[in-house]
Amino acid sequence: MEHLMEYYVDQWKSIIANCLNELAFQKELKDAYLSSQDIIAEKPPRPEFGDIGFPMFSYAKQFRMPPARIAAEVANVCNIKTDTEKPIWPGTVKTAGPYINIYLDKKYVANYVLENAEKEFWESSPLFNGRRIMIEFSCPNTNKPLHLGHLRNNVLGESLSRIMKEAGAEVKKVNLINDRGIHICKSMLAYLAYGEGRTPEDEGLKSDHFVGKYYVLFNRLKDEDPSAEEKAQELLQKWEAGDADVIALWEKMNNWAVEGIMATYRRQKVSFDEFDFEHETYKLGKEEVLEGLARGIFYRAEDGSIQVDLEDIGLGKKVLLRKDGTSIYITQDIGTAIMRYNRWPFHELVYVVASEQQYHFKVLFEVLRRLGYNWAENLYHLSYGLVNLPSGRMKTREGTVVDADDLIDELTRLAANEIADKRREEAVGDIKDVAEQVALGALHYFLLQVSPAKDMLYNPEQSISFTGDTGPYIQYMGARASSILRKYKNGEGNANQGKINVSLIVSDSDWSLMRLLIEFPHTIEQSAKNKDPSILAAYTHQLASEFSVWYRDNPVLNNDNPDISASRLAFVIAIRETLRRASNLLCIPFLDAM
RNA sequence: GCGUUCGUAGCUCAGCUGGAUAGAGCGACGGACUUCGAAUCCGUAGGCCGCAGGUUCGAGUCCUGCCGGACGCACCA
Repeated sequence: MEHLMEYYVDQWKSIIANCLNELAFQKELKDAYLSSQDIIAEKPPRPEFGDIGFPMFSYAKQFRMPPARIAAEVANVCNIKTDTEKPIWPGTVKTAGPYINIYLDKKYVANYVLENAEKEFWESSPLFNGRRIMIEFSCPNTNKPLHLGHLRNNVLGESLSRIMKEAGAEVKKVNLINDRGIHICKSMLAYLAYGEGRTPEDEGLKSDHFVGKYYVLFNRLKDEDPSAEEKAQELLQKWEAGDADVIALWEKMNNWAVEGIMATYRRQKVSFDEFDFEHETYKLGKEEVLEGLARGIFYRAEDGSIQVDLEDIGLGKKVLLRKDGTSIYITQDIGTAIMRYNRWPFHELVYVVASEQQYHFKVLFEVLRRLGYNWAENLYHLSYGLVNLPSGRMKTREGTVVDADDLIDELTRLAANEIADKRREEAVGDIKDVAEQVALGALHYFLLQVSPAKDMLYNPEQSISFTGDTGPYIQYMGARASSILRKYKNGEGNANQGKINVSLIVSDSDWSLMRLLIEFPHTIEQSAKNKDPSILAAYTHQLASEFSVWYRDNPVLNNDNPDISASRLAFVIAIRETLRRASNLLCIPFLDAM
C-alpha cells in the first residue's frame, strides 16, 4: 500500500500529465509530450489554494501560451476527464492564475485516516525496503565520561536509526569503543600516581567519572613531573607489548569507564546492535595497506612510511602506515570498514561523526575506493556541528565541558520542580521518573531540532521550558490527548452512544490537522532520505501545536451531540497515535500524564 | 594560504531540494481560565534573507567573486 499523500500526489501528477498531453494533441503540438515525472507538484502556501499545486510556468514555451491560459485549459480537460475516469482518490480541480490546484475530498481522506489510524496507514514506508543500513555512532573514548557533544551524537544516531527503520530499512547500529591509546594511558598514569588503589565505590563516584577524574589529574601530574608525557608513551608501548601489570590496570580502568558509559546509554535510552573494541581492531587494515602498496596504489615515502597520493583530487598526501609498520587511526578505519562489510554486507554505512573529521572521511572513502571496494560509494559521513553553550565553547582545559550525566540530572531537577509547582504530583505518580522522561524529551528535541550540519547553541533553560518550540511542549500535547482518552475510558462524556460520521470532522480546523496526519509518512521519508531528523522534529512540533488549537475549539467529550463526540474521539486517537510514533522516532518519551 | 561549512526578525532556529504575500519559538507589548489539564491559547510590533554580480518566466534556495564566523589541512584519535 502506497502512502496516502504520495499516492495522491503521484496520481494527480499523472492526471495532469495526461491532461497536458491531451491539450498538446488538441493543439497539434507534437513535441510537447510529458510524463508524470516531468510534472512539478507543490504544496500550496495557503489553505485557500487547496492541497496540491501545479505551477504551469515551465510549459509556456513548448505550448506557446501564457501559463495562466495553460492552467485554464488543462483544468478544463481535467474536469472532463475526471468525470469519465474517476480517480481512486477523489479531488476537485481549480485554477488560480498560472496554477492548477487540487482540493482533496475531505470526507474521503477523513474516512481513510479514521479507519486506519492504528493500522496500515502507519505501516513502515516502502522507501528503504530491503535496504541494509549500518549506522555507526557514539564511539566514545574510555578515559572520561560522555559530555554534551556525545549526547548530540548519540541522539542523532539513535533517531536516524529509528527513522530509517520506520522507512523500511534493516538497520544495524554499531559502536566502536576507543579503549586503547595514549589518552587512556594518561588516566592510568595519574591513577598510579594519586589513586592509591582506590575504587569508584571508595570515592562514591560513578565509575566513568572516577576514571575521568584521573584523566583531569594528569594535568597536575604534568606540572609535577615534566616527564609525564613520556611516561604515558612508555605505558602505551608496554601495553602494546602485552605487559601483564599494565594490561591488568588497563582492564580495570577500562571496565570502569565502559560500565559507566553503558549506564549513560541506558539512561539516554540509546542502544547498539554491535560493539567493536579498538583493542581488537586497531591492527586491522595493515594487510590492506601493504597489499595496496604491492599493487602500486600506495607508495613508500623516503622516510619509510606508506602513503597515498591524493593530490589529483585536492586531498594532498596522507600517511597510511607508520615507518615502523604500526597502524594509525586511518589504517584501522580501513580495516574496520572491510571487516564490517564482510560480516554484514550493507547497502550503506553511515558514520555519525563530528564535522571536524570531514577530511578524514574523505580520505578514508577515497582510499577504499582505490583499493577496489565498490561499496565504498555507499559510505556516508553524517557530519554534525559542535554544540556550544550560551556561556561559550566547551573546553576540557577550562573545565567548561558539560558532563552528560550532570546535565540530565540538572534537567530532571528542573522538571521535578515544575511538576511540584503545578501541583501535579498526584496525577503523575512517580515524579522522579516522569521528571527524567521530561528531561530527556527536552534534551533530545532541542538537539534534534537543528539541522545536523550546523553548529548549535544549547540552552538548557530554554530546552526544558514547557511552552514554545520544545520537547516538553510536545510531550504535554501528547499527555492532553491521552487525558481525553483516559476520561472517555472512565465513562465520561457520551461518545460511546454516538456513531462516527466523517462529515462531522471536515471543518477548516479539522482539515488542517487531517492534512498534517496524512503527511506523516512523507515526512519520515524526507527525514530518512536527507538523514535529517530535524525535518521530523519540525513536523512534530507543528502537529502538537495544531492539536493544541484544535482541542481548545473542538470539545470532544464535553459535547451534547454524541456523534460529534464519537467522531472527534476517533480523530484524537489518530492524532495521539501519530504524535506517539513521531515522538518515539525523535527519542522523546511519550507520556500519558505529566 | 588551501579546503570544507555556515551567514534568514533583538535571540535560537525553520523554509518541503527553483515557484503564489519568507515562517516558528523565545523575548517585548496587549488580551483569554465557573467549560476535556492556562505546563495552554489568541492578537500586535519586529526582515535590503551578509554584500555584489550571474543563470532563469521566477532565486532565501543554483553559479562566481568578496566580507564575516566555525572547523580542518599530524607517522593524534
